Amino acid sequence: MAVFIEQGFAGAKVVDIAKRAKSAKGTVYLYFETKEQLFEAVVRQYIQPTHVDMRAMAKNFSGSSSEMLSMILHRFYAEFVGNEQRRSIMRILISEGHRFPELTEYYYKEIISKAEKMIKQIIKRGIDSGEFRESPAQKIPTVVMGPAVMAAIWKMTFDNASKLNLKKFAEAHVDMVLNGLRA
Amino acid sequence: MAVFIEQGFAGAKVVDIAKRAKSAKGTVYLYFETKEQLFEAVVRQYIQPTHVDMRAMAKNFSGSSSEMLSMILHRFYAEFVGNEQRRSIMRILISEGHRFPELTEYYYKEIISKAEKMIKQIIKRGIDSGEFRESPAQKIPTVVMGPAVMAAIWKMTFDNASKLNLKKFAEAHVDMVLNGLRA
Amino acid sequence: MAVFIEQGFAGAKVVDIAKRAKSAKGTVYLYFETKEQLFEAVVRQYIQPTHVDMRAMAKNFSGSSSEMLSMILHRFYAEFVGNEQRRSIMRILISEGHRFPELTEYYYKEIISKAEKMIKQIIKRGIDSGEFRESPAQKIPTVVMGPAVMAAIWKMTFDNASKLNLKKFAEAHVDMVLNGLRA
Amino acid sequence: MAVFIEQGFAGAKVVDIAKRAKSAKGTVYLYFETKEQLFEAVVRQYIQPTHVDMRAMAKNFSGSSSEMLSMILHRFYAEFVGNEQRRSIMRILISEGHRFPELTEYYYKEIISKAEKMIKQIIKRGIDSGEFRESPAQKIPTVVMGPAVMAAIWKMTFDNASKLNLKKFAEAHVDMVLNGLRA
DNA sequence: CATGAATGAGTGTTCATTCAT
DNA sequence: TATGAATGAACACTCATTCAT
Repeated sequence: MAVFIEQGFAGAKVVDIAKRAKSAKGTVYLYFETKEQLFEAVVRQYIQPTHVDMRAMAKNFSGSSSEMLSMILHRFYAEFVGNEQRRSIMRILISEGHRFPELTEYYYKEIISKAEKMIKQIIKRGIDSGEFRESPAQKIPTVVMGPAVMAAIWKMTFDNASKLNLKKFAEAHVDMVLNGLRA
Repeated sequence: MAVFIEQGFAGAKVVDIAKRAKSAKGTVYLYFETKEQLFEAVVRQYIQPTHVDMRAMAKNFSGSSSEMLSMILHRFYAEFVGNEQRRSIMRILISEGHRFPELTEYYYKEIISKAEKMIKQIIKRGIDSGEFRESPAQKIPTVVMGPAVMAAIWKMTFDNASKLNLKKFAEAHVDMVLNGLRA
Repeated sequence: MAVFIEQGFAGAKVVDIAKRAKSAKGTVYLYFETKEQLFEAVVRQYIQPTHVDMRAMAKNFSGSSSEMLSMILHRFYAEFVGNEQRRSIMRILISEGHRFPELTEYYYKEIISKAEKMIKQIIKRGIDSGEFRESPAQKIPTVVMGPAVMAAIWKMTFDNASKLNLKKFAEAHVDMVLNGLRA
Repeated sequence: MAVFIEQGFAGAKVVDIAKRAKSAKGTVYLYFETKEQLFEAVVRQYIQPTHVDMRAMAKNFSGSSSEMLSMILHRFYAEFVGNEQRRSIMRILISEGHRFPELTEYYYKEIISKAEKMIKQIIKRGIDSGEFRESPAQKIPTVVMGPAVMAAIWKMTFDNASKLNLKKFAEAHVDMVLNGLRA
């Protein structure tokens, strides 16, 4: 994965991948028929672990919905946006997604759709408790995540041009979202 | 550009680029020394036209700041997020930015930093008129744009997995942002 | 010619040749059908002027045959071995002769065979006058020139490795040849 | 080597070299990084074996110095001038020496300088025994070799125009040199 | 006559993939 | 099961040659 992240799919050489895995070029082909399949398998493996944490934490929360949403978002920043490896997977999906549609579908199903559901539930919980107003965001929870996703991309792409302070960004994001949803 | 967008930098063949331009391989090398330079030149050219429109429209606006921000955002969706070519440039920068750092710097300077300034000014205008509250978003205007950027990426990456309705998304975005900033 | 000498036939670019001639690439093709023909013509032109001087001087000499041979050889060193351009033509013939057999034939006919005849005549003159002994060199006059030709090649090839002092070399050569032929 | 000799450095195609070696294009690049390096390695390999024979024979000679010089020169004709491969290496060095200066230096050090030393020693031996006179050739032994080198070049370059009889040439050469050095 | 933009055949080099060991 | 030498398709880039201006 490290090699794919650094070099992209086309730029990654099978020999280098093999070396990084402390084995020989030929050995790779015992386990994967082509570089494409290797890529798919490797990326898939790195996608799986992601969602589990986020889901677990969504249960059994007893505070207000604002607190819950705030917490979820901060967690997302800490574990996803702030994690270079996970950001990199996103970049790889953006870059190579065209060639590997099943991969993006998988990522959507395993990660994004679950995050969407979670946000949706929290918003619903907030509306039910009178804490949040009715808003189009209920149906399109992705808007709520938007700035975080943008931050992840920013870190990988424009950070050289203009450093993004993740802590302050997260605070501004949460501030805006909570005020935006508040009843 | 079309070829680079479809195939990425590594995947794009110089012959194909030449054919698309209705000329021969060798002709490309009359104008660009290497594929890298061709790429830079082509991408740079596609970046330039973008910002002008957005900036012009920021002047001479007489309505409320909410209306102004709403309009700006909707414009952004119409002209940027909804425009496949411009989205594609973003994807290319995300994918190949590593290799071409001057390109992302250029993009930041020409496009993003200007958008940031514009948003900042509108928020300030709103605060000055008592329409918007003081909020961390003043200093980090990018959060305001976040969902739109995410939508652009979504369109290129996850639209197959789950179609994003740009109109409704934009509405949800504007709704949340305006409520989030309101005094 | 300069370009062919510096770069060899394959390495010489037609554009560069044209530039050196202060004209444009296309112009070359008004006068020569191919690079090969250009090469032949150019080399041929540089061959012609050479022999005339040497021949003229062979006539009307009134000294001893030793003096005459000595003079001829020193002339050869001065005008041929010591002249970078003429040396270079030799190198080019050695390098590219395979490809251009008519060229080497021409060179042989115009330059070498005449030099051979001249040497032969001097040796005969010396034998007739009792100055030189009968020797196989009469029939193979080229042995007499040998060291000079070698010096020419040395200058172009091994001079970096070990500088050859042309004056002393010529003296040693003449000394050996005159003693070798003396009756 | 065969391909380089036939086509020169620029004209030799890596594919052809590979084919001649009964392997595939790519295989060449397992052992040599570039065509240049391949060339250097190949030529170097062909240079090495040469000098050993000549040197060995220089020891333990009991005849006169004339006989010794005669023998050495005839050997040189038999093993060097008469050997197409060794001649070819010389031609290649003359042709491509410019590009590969280390190669000509190597050739000088391994072959020529050793031949020079040998000739010098024989001349000294002859002078010491009163067989040879003092002459500038002592300091510039290369003049003694000159005709042989010329013959080698002739064979490769002008033999089509005028066949050179190596046996007679060698005899004329030895005859002239021995008489030229004799006391 | 002169030009130089356009062409595309040709070549060095890379790298995914195979396979004998 | 693991290796890495061998392969050759593929591609960036060059340059002799053409031809419209």
